[in-house]
Amino acid sequence: MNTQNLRKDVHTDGTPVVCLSCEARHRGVCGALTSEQLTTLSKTSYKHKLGEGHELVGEAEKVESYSNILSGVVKLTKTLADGRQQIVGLQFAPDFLGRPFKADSEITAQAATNVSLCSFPKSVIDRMIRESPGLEHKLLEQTLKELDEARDWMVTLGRKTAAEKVASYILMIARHIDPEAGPDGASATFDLPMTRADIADFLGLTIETVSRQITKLRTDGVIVLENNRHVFVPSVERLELRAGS
Amino acid sequence: MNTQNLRKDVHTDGTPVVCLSCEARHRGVCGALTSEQLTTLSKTSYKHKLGEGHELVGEAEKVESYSNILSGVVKLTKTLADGRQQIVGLQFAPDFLGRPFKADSEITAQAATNVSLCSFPKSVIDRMIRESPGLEHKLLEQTLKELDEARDWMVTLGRKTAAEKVASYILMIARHIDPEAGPDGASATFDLPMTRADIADFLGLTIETVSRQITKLRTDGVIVLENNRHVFVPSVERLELRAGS
DNA sequence: ACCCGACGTTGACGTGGATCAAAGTGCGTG
DNA sequence: CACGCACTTTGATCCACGTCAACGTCGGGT
Repeated sequence: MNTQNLRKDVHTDGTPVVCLSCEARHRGVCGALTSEQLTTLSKTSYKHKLGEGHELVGEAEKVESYSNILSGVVKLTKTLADGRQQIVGLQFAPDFLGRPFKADSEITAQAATNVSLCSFPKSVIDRMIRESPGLEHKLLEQTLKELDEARDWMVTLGRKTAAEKVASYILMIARHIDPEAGPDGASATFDLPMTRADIADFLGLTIETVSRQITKLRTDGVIVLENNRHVFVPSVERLELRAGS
Repeated sequence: MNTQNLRKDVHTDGTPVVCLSCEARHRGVCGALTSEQLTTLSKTSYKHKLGEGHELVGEAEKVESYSNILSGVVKLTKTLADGRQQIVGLQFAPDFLGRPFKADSEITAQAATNVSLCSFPKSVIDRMIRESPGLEHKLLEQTLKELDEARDWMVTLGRKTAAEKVASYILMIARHIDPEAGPDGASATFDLPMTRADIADFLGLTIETVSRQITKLRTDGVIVLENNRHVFVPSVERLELRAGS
């Protein structure tokens, strides 16, 4: 992580701002900590913001910190030698970011939108994991959730058509960002957190194909667009049909 | 899990055979247990064998046991409503099999080859996980490893050509089954543990395309085949070039 | 207001892999 | 051995998606 890119939020006396808000998030790791550990953490953690496109974890670079995502979306990408790219994961608040027990990763993490993070040094968290079984349990749960999501996407990548892929993507975003739009027949409104290029990299398609499929969903009345980003889904159920179950 | 399909190995007096061999495997969960816990486990665990194609965990069925894989290969598949299938994971001995903290799964586990397992009831392991942090740590490590593998395959599924996919698959099998064939320039010999249909489901291709690409690798001298299953790779390095890094 | 560059859309065309069809190949069984 | 069956290979054709190219749209800076 290139800390020079980061703007640290500190109090006027220079002490870092502790990310107490994490405590309230059921999937953030802080919730599993004792108040004593939280105090320890507060001395080393800091909150910061990143603009869209900023890189969090360079490829093959040493990961020197872990973070909770407070807001925004982070994309995890892998790149082949010749430049072909695939997004292998999306992390939303309040996900935990960082790979325990492994100093480096072949994965690049980038801010897909503006992102605010609460970061801690790797060493502190690694020690707390060893001391606190609850924390490890939380990590296991998030990792299992990420594994489930990855496997769902493997089906999408391997076996769905371009039309189904794009519908699946919009559906997934709808469920993440507008989760209370309700099931079956209800509508949903939200902003796509990614560019067409990112969506293409996520779905294993080209920009043009993504654009054409979005156009098709629009002309078929499955979605209504304003700015290329803002989406209104009149009937989530109808979108689900397009996603190929 | 349909226990009626399973042949339990029991001693002549009827007590089940405990899978003590797990203890020696670094990735099997038993290694993380105390001898006391192992004794407890021995009262409920049993070893059994499954023929190729047997289903271990039915889709949306309750998972009632966990298992260590003692030998063979297990495939995890997901199926869309219209029958399209995607293999989302392969587990080799001594991997752990079973999804903690979740009673059901949308994943089907099937024996890809003949498989022998050491199974325990879900309740026993779930309790031991709560008591023993070391066990949870082992689970976290395996889950992280599976996540890494899943993400590697997402790149393959989304961004590689059919030729690269097949080469990547053969390379992965070579590394799993003949790991001591050595790096760079060395040769490898092994049996493909799956049918062409399985390989196609794993790579998001059709049987015909898999067959054609294997033929191409053969005529190009990258691999040498005897029985459709037995593969000799004269130069692993040359195969790596075909896998598209 | 103007330009500019990034992003998105649309069209024409080519191709990689799917589909449909048929012919091997190996193996267990009567 | 002949048969049947499952698996694999090979060939011919088709089409979904990639590629290449042009144009449209939006937002920010001067």
